[in-house]
Amino acid sequence: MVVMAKQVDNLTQRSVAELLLAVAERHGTFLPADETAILSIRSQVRAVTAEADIVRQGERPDVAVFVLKGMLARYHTLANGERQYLSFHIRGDLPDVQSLFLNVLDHSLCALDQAQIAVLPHHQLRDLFLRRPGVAFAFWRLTLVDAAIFRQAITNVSARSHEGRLAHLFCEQYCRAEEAQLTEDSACSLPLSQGQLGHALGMSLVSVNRAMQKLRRRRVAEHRAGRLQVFYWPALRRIAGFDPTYLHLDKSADISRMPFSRRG
Amino acid sequence: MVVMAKQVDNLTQRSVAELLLAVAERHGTFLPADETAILSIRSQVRAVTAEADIVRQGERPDVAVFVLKGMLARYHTLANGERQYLSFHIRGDLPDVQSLFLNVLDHSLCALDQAQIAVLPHHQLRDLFLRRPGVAFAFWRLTLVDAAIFRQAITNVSARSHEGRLAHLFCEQYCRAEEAQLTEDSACSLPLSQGQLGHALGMSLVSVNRAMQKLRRRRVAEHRAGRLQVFYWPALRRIAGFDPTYLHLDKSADISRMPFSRRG
DNA sequence: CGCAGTATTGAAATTTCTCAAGCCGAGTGG
DNA sequence: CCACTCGGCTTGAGAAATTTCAATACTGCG
Repeated sequence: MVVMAKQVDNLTQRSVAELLLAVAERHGTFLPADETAILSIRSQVRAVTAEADIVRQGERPDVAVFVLKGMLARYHTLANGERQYLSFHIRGDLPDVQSLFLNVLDHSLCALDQAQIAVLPHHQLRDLFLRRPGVAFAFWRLTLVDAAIFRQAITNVSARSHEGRLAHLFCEQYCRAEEAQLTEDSACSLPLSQGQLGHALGMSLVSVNRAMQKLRRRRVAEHRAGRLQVFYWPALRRIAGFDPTYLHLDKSADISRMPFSRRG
Repeated sequence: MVVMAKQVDNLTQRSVAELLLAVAERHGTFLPADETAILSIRSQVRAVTAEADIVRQGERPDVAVFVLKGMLARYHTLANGERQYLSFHIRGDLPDVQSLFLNVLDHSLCALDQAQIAVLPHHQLRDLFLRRPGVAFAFWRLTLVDAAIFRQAITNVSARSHEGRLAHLFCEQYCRAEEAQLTEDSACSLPLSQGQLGHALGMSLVSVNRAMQKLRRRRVAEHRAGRLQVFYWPALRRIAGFDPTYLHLDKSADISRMPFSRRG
C-alpha cells in the first residue's frame, strides 16, 4: 500500500461506519442487528496524494478500500506501459470489495486527486458477511452494480461516437455524484486531464479535445479545471444515449421481494 | 421467457445439480451440508433455439439461467437497434445470477446456437444463500470473475489493435472452454459470424475478416464454421497480450495458470 | 441444383491519429 | 509586478487506420 498512514480518533471512525451503513442501505433493508454489525466495523482512515497508487495489479491486499473524499480510479496497465482506466470512484464507493474473494488483483487502484480513504480489513468484512447474510447480500449487490457499470463501459468505448462516449461518461459521473450528494449548481468534480479521459474512452487526447468542444459550443456541458459543469441535461443525455437503469439507483424496485426485508 | 419448455426426469435434474456443484466448487470449499444443499436445487431444463432471446433488457426474471450446452451471449441493444455483445457463455456458466439482486435486467441474454439451459428459481437460490453462507460466497466469487472479464473486455475494445482484440477473444474463449473441458484437438466451439464478432469487438465486419486472415496466414489460429482452432498458442497469446490471471482459474492460490502448461 | 447466408476482396470515403506548434493560466522567483 | 516555466489545452494539417460500399466467391442445406 503506497499511501500515507494517519491515525484517527474514534469519532472519525464512527462517522466512517455511519457512511458505510448509509451506502449499504442503498442496497438492502436491514434488521437492527445488521445495522449494529455494520456500525461496529473498525477501519483506518488514510490520506492519499494525487497520482499515488493504492494497490497494484498482482498484489494480494488484505483490506478493502472505502472512498471518503476525492476521486479514485481503477486501471489496467498495458504491455506498452500505458493505462486503460476502467472506472472512477467517489465518496461512498468500495472500489475493491472483489479483493475479498479474488485474491490476486487484476488491476490497480490509484488516486486522481488528494483523496481520503478508509481501509476495511478483509477478516472483519468476512465475519460480518458470515454473521449477517442480509448485509452480505447488500454488498454483493453493490459489486453487481459495479459489473453493470463495466458492461456499459464496454458498450461506450465499443459502439458510441466520440462525442457520445464523452457525454456518456459525463452522464454517469454526474448521476453518481448526485446520488452521493456531491453536485452543486449542476456541477461536480471530475479531476481528469483530457489525456486521462482519452485513456478511459479509447480516444486520443486530440479527439477528446474536439469532442469536448462540440459539447461546449452547443452549451451542453463543459469540463474545466477538473470540474464538470452540466448546462443542459436533456441534450447531454440524448447525445450519450444514456439510460440510467444500469446504475440501479432504485433499490426498492429491485429488492422488495427479498425474504429478509422488513417490508416483505 | 422466449424458450421452448421441456419436461425432464429426475435423473437429468440430478446431473444438473451435480454440474452446479462442480462449478461452485471451483469458487469455494464446502462443508458436507453445503454440498447437500446445492444438490437439492430443483431446476427445469429447457432447449433454446439459435438466435432466440432467453431474457430481455428491462425484464424482471424470477429465475437464473445455468448453461448446460451450446453458447449464450449477453448484449446491449443500442439506440439504432444494433447489438453490442458483452460476453459469451458456455456449459457451467451462470450468465445472470445478478438478476437475483438486480431485478431489472440491463441487458439481454440470447442463445447463439442450439443450446440447453437449466432454469434455477430465484427463491431457491436465495434460500440456499441464506442458509449456507459458504455457498453464497462461492457464487458471489463467480459474479466477481464475471466482472473481471468485463474489465478485460473494456481494455480489449478500447486499447488493443484489431488483430489483438480478436486474438484476445480467442484466448479467453479457448481458456474458458478448456476449463469446462470443451476443447478437443486444440479446438473449441465459437458459433459466431464475423459480423457478430464485430459487434463484440467494436470493429466492422470487414475489419474482423482482415484480422482473421492475419491470424490464419501466420498459422496462429483459425475460425471456420463456428469453430475456433488454435494452431500456435504462444503466438496467439503474444499477439493478444493475454494474461489469464483475470480469469481467476485457481481458486486456492489464484495464481495464473496456462491451459498448455504441459508444454510451458 | 439453387438458395440464403456468410466470407472475401478492392477501392473510395471517412474518421481518427500523430505530429508539431502555439496558447493559456497558475504558480514561481527575480 | 513582471518574466518565466510548466502542464494542460487548442489548433491545423498530413498520415494512417478504419469504415463503407459494392461486387464476387463460397458453403451448407433443402
